[in-house]
Amino acid sequence: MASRKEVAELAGVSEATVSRVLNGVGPVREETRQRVLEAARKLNYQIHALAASFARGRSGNLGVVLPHVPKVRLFSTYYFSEMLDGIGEAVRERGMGLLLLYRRPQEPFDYVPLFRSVRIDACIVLGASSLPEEEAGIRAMADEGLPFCMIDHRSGDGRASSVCAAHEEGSRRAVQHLIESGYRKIGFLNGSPWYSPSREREAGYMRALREAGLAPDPKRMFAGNYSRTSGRRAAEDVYARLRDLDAIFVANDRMAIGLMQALRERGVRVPDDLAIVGCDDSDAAAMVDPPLTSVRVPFGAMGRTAAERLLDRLPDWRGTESVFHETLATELVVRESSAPRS
Amino acid sequence: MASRKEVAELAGVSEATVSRVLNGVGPVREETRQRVLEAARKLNYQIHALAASFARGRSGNLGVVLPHVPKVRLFSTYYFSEMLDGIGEAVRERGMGLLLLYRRPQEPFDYVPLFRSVRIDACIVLGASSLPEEEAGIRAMADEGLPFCMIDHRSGDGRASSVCAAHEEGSRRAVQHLIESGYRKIGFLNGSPWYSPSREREAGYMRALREAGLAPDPKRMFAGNYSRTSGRRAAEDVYARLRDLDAIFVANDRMAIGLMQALRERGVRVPDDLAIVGCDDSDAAAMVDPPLTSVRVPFGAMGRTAAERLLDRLPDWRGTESVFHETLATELVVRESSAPRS
DNA sequence: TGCGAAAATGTACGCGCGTACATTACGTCA
DNA sequence: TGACGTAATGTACGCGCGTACATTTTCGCA
Repeated sequence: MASRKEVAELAGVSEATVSRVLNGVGPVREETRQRVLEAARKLNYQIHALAASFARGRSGNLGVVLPHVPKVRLFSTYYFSEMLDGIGEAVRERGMGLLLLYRRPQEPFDYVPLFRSVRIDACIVLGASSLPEEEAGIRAMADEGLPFCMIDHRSGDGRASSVCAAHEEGSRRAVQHLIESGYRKIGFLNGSPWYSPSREREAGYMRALREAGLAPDPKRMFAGNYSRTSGRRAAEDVYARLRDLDAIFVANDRMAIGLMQALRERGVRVPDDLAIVGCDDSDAAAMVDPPLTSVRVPFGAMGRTAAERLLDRLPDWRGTESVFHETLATELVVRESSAPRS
Repeated sequence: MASRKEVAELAGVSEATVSRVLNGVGPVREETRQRVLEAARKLNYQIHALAASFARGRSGNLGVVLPHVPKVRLFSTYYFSEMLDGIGEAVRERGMGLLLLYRRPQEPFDYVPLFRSVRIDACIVLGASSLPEEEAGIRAMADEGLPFCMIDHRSGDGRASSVCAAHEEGSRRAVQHLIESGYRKIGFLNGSPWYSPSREREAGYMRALREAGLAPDPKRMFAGNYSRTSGRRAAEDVYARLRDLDAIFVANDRMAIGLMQALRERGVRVPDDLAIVGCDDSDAAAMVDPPLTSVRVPFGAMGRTAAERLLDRLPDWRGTESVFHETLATELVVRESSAPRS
């Protein structure tokens, strides 16, 4: 491997000049620039990224922390893949690296050492909940004023930056859509309230009912944990209450699909006996029968936005002062599972 | 941030001893060890990972390169998520980092500079094809004897390590299962032949027919590109040939599901009019109606295996000599889409 | 032609660590 | 008690780069 010194010698300049040319800093005569580039090319010189990072004192990596759930699938792979895609684009455009870090959900996670050890320059947290164990790690980052951002989660700690989706509005639209389609006895199957989107969806559901002059009814509220299995389990309760229901809004597609399957096994027809609307518009929504009406969430754009905001502010990050919050719009995708009531 | 020097002073030892304790190398008196650890704890000392990597001349990162496909979804998110999970586990156990790198499919990709610039110590390539543009990058790595491994792809270049799945055997089993279930006119919808699993699945399909004394028939062979859309498109051809078919084996679940949907729209019943078996056993297979019989591929284990082999051999990697190949078993998961012929 | 400012380049050092090698402390056995 | 081998620790340096600062060159203008 050619060294910077060799390049300097071949080009007849000092190492500093080579460095300047390669980093595009400082004034350099065009002719010199060409000579250096030519020499570097000839020697097949590759900058030692590690040494460069070390000298700069920054790793050049954005850390992305996501929950690792071996068996139970509370999150769809779709969810994270889309966000990672968006983050990946933004990261690459800025010539940085994307360090993937897994954490165990519902357990404390030490984010701060990742910064102190200069493994990452900034951090994006995916799939976070409001559980105390998880919030603790977030708070620790906030205490240090470190550059990080949570996606799709509004932390109790206002010092945590976030990029979220308009779940409340999306849910309101979804339920409004059901009402406009002739449904009146609309239930709600929510996921764990430890996740902020759950609470927002419930608020949207409530608001839509209120706006339509419909009374919320505790008998129409069901609880799951975002897994398909929990949707199947909820089917039992839903089935028992079927005469109090003509539609149900479900907090994600996985549960909606599990619910739909289990209900079908009991002879319930969708949407004739019960209309269903899900959330996420994951690719599975279009695969099931009937295709599932769902609230689309721009996961990719959310990832991209979070990474962009974070990395663009990084050079002059001023701790808590630099905190940002952004909310991206959701969109209702209407399919057959919520066809107008006949 | 506390420095190594401060720790050394507080513990009353030299920096070298601190280093030895923290890295667990060389002989250190137990009492000294405790004093150093105590001092480090007291000062909240964090090793500067970047500096350590620099001094060692190794980044401590495993690069994982995967195709970035903005719109078209040739790969299911399931595919990569599972593999990343497995890789992530192995990487964490070894105290290394996982650097995620996106590449554009069907375009040349420069792997070698990632090594030369010491951004990564080893590399795993996901979703690779045999297209010349893609093979070129792989060959370049092999030429240098670099430590890398491809997952689920058998490269033309034997110097490329690989961890694959027994697709041929899995496919053979799938088709054999169809035959045992009473089907005789069995078609095959394959994905792009540029992917080695496609070729293996075709071989397995052929072998099962041959073993059962059935003649392959070009009229029963169909082509897609692994996307759900291509499955839908293939439905047209399949529908036209329906009287020559009573079952069809499809090279992945996405196409199988697209095909199933489009056929259903034309009034074809599964499995009564046409049985279907897919590949991958992605989570969607269990979500569709009827649930899809599919060949399970141990993506997670494949990721883990690749990372383990690679990282464990890394300390004394001897170029092409160290190349390895592994094939993990597949398993047929029978569901209703291939119920015995009535 | 001379001069001053800006442009261009060179010199020199530190970033924080791992580790080869030198040195010292310790324990054993004759 | 002295010599010797090994355990334990200290000293010193280099890894390859970015960059502050010193130095030289260039060029416009009087």
